[in-house]
Amino acid sequence: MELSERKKKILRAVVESYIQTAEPVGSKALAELAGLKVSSATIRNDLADLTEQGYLEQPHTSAGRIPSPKGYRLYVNELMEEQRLSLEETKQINEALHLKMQELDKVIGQAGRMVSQLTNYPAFALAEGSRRLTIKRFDLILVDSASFIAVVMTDSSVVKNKLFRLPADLSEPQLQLLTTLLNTAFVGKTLDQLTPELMRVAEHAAGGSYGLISLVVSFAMEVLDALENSPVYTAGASHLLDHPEYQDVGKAQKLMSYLTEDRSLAQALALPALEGDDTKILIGPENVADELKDTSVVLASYDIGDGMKGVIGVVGPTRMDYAKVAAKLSYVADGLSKLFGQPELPPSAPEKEE
Amino acid sequence: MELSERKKKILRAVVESYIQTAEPVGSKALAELAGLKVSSATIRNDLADLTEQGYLEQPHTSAGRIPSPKGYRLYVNELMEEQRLSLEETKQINEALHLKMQELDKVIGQAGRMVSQLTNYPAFALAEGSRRLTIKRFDLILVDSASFIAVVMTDSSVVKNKLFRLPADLSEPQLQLLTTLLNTAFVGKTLDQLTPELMRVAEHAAGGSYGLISLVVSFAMEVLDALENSPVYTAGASHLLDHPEYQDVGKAQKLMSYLTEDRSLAQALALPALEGDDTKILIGPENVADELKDTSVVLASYDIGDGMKGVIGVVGPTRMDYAKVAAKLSYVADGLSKLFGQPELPPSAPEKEE
DNA sequence: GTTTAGCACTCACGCTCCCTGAGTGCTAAA
DNA sequence: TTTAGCACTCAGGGAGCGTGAGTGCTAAAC
Repeated sequence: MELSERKKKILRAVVESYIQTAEPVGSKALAELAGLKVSSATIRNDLADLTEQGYLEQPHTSAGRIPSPKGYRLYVNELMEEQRLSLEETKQINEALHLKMQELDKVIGQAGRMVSQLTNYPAFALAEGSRRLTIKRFDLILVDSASFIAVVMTDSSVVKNKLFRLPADLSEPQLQLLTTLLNTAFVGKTLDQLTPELMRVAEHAAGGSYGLISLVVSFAMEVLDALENSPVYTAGASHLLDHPEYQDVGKAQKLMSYLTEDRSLAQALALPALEGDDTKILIGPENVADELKDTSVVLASYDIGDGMKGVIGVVGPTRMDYAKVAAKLSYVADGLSKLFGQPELPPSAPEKEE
Repeated sequence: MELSERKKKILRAVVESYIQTAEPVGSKALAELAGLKVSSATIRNDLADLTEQGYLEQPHTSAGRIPSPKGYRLYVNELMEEQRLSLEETKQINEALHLKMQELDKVIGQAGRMVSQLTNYPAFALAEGSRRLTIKRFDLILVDSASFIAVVMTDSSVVKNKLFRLPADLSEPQLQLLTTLLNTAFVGKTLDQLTPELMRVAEHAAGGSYGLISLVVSFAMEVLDALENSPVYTAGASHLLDHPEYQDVGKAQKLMSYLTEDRSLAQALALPALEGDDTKILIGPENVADELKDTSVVLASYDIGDGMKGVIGVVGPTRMDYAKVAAKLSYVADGLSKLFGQPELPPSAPEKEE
């Protein structure tokens, strides 16, 4: 059954007032607040209906109403107005987006911290590849006769390196040979194609070179593994305590440790975002994880390029300023997409063309 | 004035009981608890003396005594017995110490997380170089005609790389030239010796190569800067809420945001450790930062090698199990020192000598 | 001089009781 | 269908009170 216009107006007013004050809203307050020209008694009747239909809840008989998850859902779907960010807000975000382009994981972590700061809620960030990665090329750099640097580059254009120190001597030609071998045998293989047998064969071809092949390939595997299973970064957990719903230390404690410790589980919470494209809002019981049953999550995803997607999100009480948070989040996500889209030649030093 | 044996025993009993229970300790409880063969009345007299001398405090007239910072200090200096870790505990730590050798900053962050988990207090970790770093060598790897990888290695043997994409063509000989130039002009220079003039000169020598020199050197400077001013990693802030002294959300909130946000200030808190060698304990007002006035900090430092030192520490209420925490911390620090001391050939793959 | 027993005193904590006021649901009139 | 009126409910806050742990002091015992 479709709600009447007035009831929608009332529901919306309840939600917005409750978001602001965290106090149950009464009929009298609503009569004055919303542009309704009816008396509090009328509103009371409507409130009773809305409560019966499950959109509102009553903490106790003699208190006002608060929105139920169902109420929030309706609000988010139909009643909420897209929040436009103020000039100041966009400026603030734009400034924050001027992050130094560093290694991918650092940037992701920074994005999380930024979002947390912008919204005053705990935030998390993660990246996920939609496909299996492979190594595109290997390079070995001789440092001195007892050490060399291995540089590997994935097909997603991430480059990682590691310094190896050896117990024995090493020469340039040897290294050349190894490089060639690596580049023939191990390029273009996904993580589980890099089998021990493959290594043994290559090792054999290399002759007696102290298992260097395995050493470098193990490193490459670590790199692939780290990229494919990159962790979830969380930031600003302490912001939880800003909000009255977490004055109860026990509650705060539970949620907080879920957010900061349980990294593997935290991943579950972002999966929904990887399907759709734009901003997603998950309200209370809509979350799969039990720990988030009275918590809401707002998610936005962005494009990293090379088949990778990033997700940033914010966690907070169901009484959350969805409009504002969603607006900020999607603005940030857009910004990040653009950032990753542009070529690597950084804006920091293009003016060197004298 | 030196305290009598009995008074010391009493003080110690008060501290240890309070550390366990977080409840003020009364004379009767003490009479039974400590191996003192005197009555509660006698103890009351001693307690009164200890209170007068500032070692103990009384929350209110009809409550027992709790240790003052001065009392904790005496306890830590003279009365505390070195805690020996149980077999299980050392085993647990040893297992945790098997961290994958990754990039330095990752390892440091992990160490912090580990310590927090071991002690159930928030922990932080940082690294600090005692000297100015320089770049030891540059390598450029041509990927294709429009991109190359720059690899820089510092004199502390840290290697970093970055992929550059270019708007224009590039050839192997060009790159060779650039490499030589970089290795002659910019090696061995500290951050502030890498002046714009130096770059301009080198740029000139390189001819028209799109400011590539500056690009790479800027990257090198970023690397040096990041290493010299590496951030403070904090972990497990939510553990604060485990302890009754932070049931007051306001307090917890304050300290927590100090720990997690205010990274620059958090550095101040670790400086003391960089002077001495072994474990350091800072009790309440001994801390410089105002936010830590009723908080204690336990610090341990370890050797990273190449002139770098690491510090790990733990933050908690003054009622902290100093003996245990200090023992764990110094055990971990020792472990880390050893870990960094050993050659890079990792223990993970030495068995490849078929 | 030190230790002990005894005793009066203090005061946080938890309990109940009570009042207040916001907010409700219902009824009857407009 | 809306409104005014009214009785009812109930959380929250304050006052008052009893309890008990713990104290300081005094006077006797060692």
